[in-house]
Amino acid sequence: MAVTLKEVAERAGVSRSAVSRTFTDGASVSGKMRRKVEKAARDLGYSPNALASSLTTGRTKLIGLVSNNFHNPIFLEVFDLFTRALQDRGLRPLLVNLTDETDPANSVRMLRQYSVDGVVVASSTLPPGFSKSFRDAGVPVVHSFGRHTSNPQVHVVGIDNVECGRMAARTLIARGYKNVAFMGGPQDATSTQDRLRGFVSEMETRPDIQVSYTFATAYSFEAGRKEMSKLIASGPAQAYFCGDDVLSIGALSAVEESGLNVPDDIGIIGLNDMEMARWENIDLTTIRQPIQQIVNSSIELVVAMLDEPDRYPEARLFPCSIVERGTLREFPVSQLETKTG
Amino acid sequence: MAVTLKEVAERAGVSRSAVSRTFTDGASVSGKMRRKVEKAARDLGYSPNALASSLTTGRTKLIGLVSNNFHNPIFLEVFDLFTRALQDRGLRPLLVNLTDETDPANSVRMLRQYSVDGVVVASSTLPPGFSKSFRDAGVPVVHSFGRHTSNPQVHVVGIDNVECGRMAARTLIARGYKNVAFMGGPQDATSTQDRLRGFVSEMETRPDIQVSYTFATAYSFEAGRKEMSKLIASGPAQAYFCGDDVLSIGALSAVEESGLNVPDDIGIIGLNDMEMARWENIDLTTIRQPIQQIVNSSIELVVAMLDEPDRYPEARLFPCSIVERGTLREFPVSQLETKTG
DNA sequence: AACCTTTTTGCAACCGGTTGCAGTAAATCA
DNA sequence: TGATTTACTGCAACCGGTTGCAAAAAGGTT
Repeated sequence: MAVTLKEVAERAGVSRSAVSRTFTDGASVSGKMRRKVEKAARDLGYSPNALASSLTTGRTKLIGLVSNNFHNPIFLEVFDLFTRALQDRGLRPLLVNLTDETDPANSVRMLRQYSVDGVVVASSTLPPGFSKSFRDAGVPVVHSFGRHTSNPQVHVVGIDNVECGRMAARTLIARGYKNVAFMGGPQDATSTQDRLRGFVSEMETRPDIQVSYTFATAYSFEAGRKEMSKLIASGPAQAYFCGDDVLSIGALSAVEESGLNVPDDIGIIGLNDMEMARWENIDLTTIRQPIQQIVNSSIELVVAMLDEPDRYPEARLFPCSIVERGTLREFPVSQLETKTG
Repeated sequence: MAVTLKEVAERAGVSRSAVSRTFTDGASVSGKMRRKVEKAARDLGYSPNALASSLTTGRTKLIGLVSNNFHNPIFLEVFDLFTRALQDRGLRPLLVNLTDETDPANSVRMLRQYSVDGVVVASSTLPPGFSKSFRDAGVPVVHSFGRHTSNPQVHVVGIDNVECGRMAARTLIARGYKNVAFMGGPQDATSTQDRLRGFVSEMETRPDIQVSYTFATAYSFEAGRKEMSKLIASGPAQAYFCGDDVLSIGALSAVEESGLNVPDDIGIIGLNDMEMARWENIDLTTIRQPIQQIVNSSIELVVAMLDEPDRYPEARLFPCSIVERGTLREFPVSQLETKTG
């Protein structure tokens, strides 16, 4: 079916090497030869077989894009950014959906069978050990949105979730809330654990503030709504730091449904600053995670690893920032007076 | 780096063919041989190179998954379903993002270079000509969510958008609305055109009903919100058939913002029945598109084409159904009286 | 024009597997 | 037990390219 290099060579009346060289940049070919070959190739509609060449070059230009979150719209943004950034560099994403698959060994094996040049694990819930298995298998790997540990075994690009937890805590403290809570994502997600840790540790400086926490079953709207309904039924806190925006928006919908008001009765602060957070009828106060930068940096890193597979693991953490919108009450007058007095 | 078949053969003290055969099902190998080889393979951590074997078998088990909509959450559901269904069959999705790329020739060339076994174009906006270019290049292709034409050139799996337009029209008619409108997605999207056509043609049977239409710039929340704001400012219709749920939800947010009420002041009916449509605080009346069936059927079809590349093009259309929720007013009493009287 | 470089080119081996064919070993049959 | 099938196994060629090496061609010098 497909035209091969051999056929082009025959038609152009040259050797196969000559054809190969015209399609390999950096190879030594005379102008005359190049023109002859290109003409034959055009006539035949030839385009080189990337997989066959990968056999000798050792490069497939395939990058495994591994994720386990296909229910959080933020990941559609993430996939969009990843696929475009990869395409811009002539790389191709081989998508792996971990939803039905928890054993890293299977993903590792599969991606090795396809000789991917590298792997990007895009997940804020998987533990470092997951991406570690790729490294152990000799596959260059970058964990995007992953957990940063003190002794990183793999490259991590993302944010400091502990610091984000602290940032959320400081924000709620500054707004004068006296009874706050963390409504996290799934309890076993690394991001949940880290955000909780930061939140609680910052709150420890303020024994006058009552702190509690619960977990939603997933980073999804539904889970956020359900969890907040439960909380409202059992007497809610004044303000919640929700695990992410999706949970926050789910929570908002539960509050609205209950007849309570945001921010008067319940304050909410999210994390991510996804597109929807900006809508006027949502207007979510949140912590912005620079996903564009994280994605680009992840790809730069994985590309760098192609030439330097044993590159020393590093963590690239990007600062987050508060985006103040309408789901937290204003800075209270009483607090102002206390401070200035 | 990676262990090759040759090394396994040497360690097991057998020929390379023997090793190859133990990893090819259906091949003739004795139990003794199999055990010997498997042991050696296990010791060495061997797993066969899928790309090398594709060279002789002509099968890569790669399927190109091509889309141009990375801003509509419904496509996250679609990607989730596709990737899982493919993985279940031992196939791998090679993701192509068309956002920056309009020329089909480039996608075709790229996917041919990677010798994909087949391609699924997942888009409700691309014209049939797009997927046709894959067929012309000899690549098995299925267009999911695509336009069904009277003389199909490629396999199409999806819904009858014209009929959906009619269905929306009939629903609005039944509710007794006298001034209705279509707020479509981008004007050049095939789904927009077809839904409009069906809507208008059905409305033509009722000259007493006033009909108008406009288009949002994209299938996105933002676009829906903007368009509805404009419409409200210039005097809105009583009820809108929105191009899809995402537009509907955007529109809802604009209505809410304007102080008007749904469904009392403005009725809205969407299309897709995405997850969010079910939320209590959205509670969108919509036309359900059976995406799970569409995805599964698309994959069955593309798999069938692997063995039968010249299979005669067919259109597989799945019926849609109204999901009645809270964004259209109740069936009016006056109308009931008219009908029974 | 003879000689020395520098480019180009083709040969042939190789990348990691698969597979038709022929030969060998095992199994079945009389 | 010998003859005949049948089941395994290995050889060698091939899939579609790449690349080191040496020969050939082209370009430069004196």
